[in-house]
Amino acid sequence: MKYIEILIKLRKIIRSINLESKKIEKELGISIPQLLVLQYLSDQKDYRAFAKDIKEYINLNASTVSGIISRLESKVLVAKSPKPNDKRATYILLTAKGADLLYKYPPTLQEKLSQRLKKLSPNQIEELDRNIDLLTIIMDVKDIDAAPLLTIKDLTELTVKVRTDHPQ
Amino acid sequence: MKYIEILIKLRKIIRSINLESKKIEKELGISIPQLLVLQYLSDQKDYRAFAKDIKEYINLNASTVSGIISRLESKVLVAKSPKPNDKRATYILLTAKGADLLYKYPPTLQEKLSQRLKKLSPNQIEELDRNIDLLTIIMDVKDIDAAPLLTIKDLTELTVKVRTDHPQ
DNA sequence: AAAATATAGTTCGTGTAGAAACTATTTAAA
DNA sequence: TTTAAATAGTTTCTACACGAACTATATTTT
Repeated sequence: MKYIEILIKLRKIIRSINLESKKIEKELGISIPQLLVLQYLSDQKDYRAFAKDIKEYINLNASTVSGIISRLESKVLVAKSPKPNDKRATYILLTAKGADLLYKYPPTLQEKLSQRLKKLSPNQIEELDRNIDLLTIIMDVKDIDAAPLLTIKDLTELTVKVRTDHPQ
Repeated sequence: MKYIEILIKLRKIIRSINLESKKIEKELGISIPQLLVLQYLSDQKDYRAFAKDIKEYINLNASTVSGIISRLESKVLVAKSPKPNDKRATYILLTAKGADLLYKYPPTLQEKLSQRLKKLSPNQIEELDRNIDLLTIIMDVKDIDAAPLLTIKDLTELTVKVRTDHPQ
């Protein structure tokens, strides 16, 4: 298995997700990243959070999140309100319209993958999950760079850790 | 395992790849998608191909490929030449400068993942590859849409197929 | 041969996505 | 307390990525 092969396969997967995103965007008017933000907000206390938290949750650059939020804001799905004692920070809060959208549509979206996953055996799901995590570890360039040379032992331990973290 | 979880994990992986891409872009002046195109051309007879072939290989939209090629063209890493008997088609060909770049740098890039993969056992690699393919199948919205309801049997057969296609 | 369709590419508009540079504010250090 | 450093966000620039609409050829149908 070559680097290029893995790369292309992963790109294909993400391409599929993006295509799905575009499709949803046409149907609902919002993209998956935007939906992820709404979903995150709906799980938070008072349905609000700081851009910083969102950034950390979806693991994106501050500027990217900034763009996503302003697009959501222009659709009135989220709103901004300043934090009382810190003029730097701004709450991003879910609007009723945003909650509406979330309430009406996501089941369709959510259940799509779930249905496909249900067709797999528990063993297959466990294996899939474990390997996604393994990929995360292998591909996580930043972490690898932080500890330049992972030994076989390290990687195996990580694998075992992941494995035991997600028992079937 | 929830939809959102898988989505976010996959997004993280791709984010890592993109970060790697940006890093390479700064170092070499070209991105991973651009590099994939060069690499593909270097594998072709006479080091040339049509945009259409490239499109199919990297699995991207025609307009995306068009953009990548014009960026490569402006860096004189590829050039265009019309196909004799079909004025619609244009050969994209690797330039000497493009071959140079490919010859000098990619080992560094290629070996990065290879080294990490070498740390895995053959069994782990086989399992990883199989699960990436499984993900491709699960995520490939288009194919799923074409045959709306895959049965458990279908999916299992696909899994088995993938499994036997890549024996350890 | 003329009309319809298919193929190859490009252009345009929009949405991610990141780095770098920046503003503004807050906190820590001197 | 003044300076330095950290934090929160935004803006600008570039690249990727898509669909839709478009141009220009080729091929197929009628």
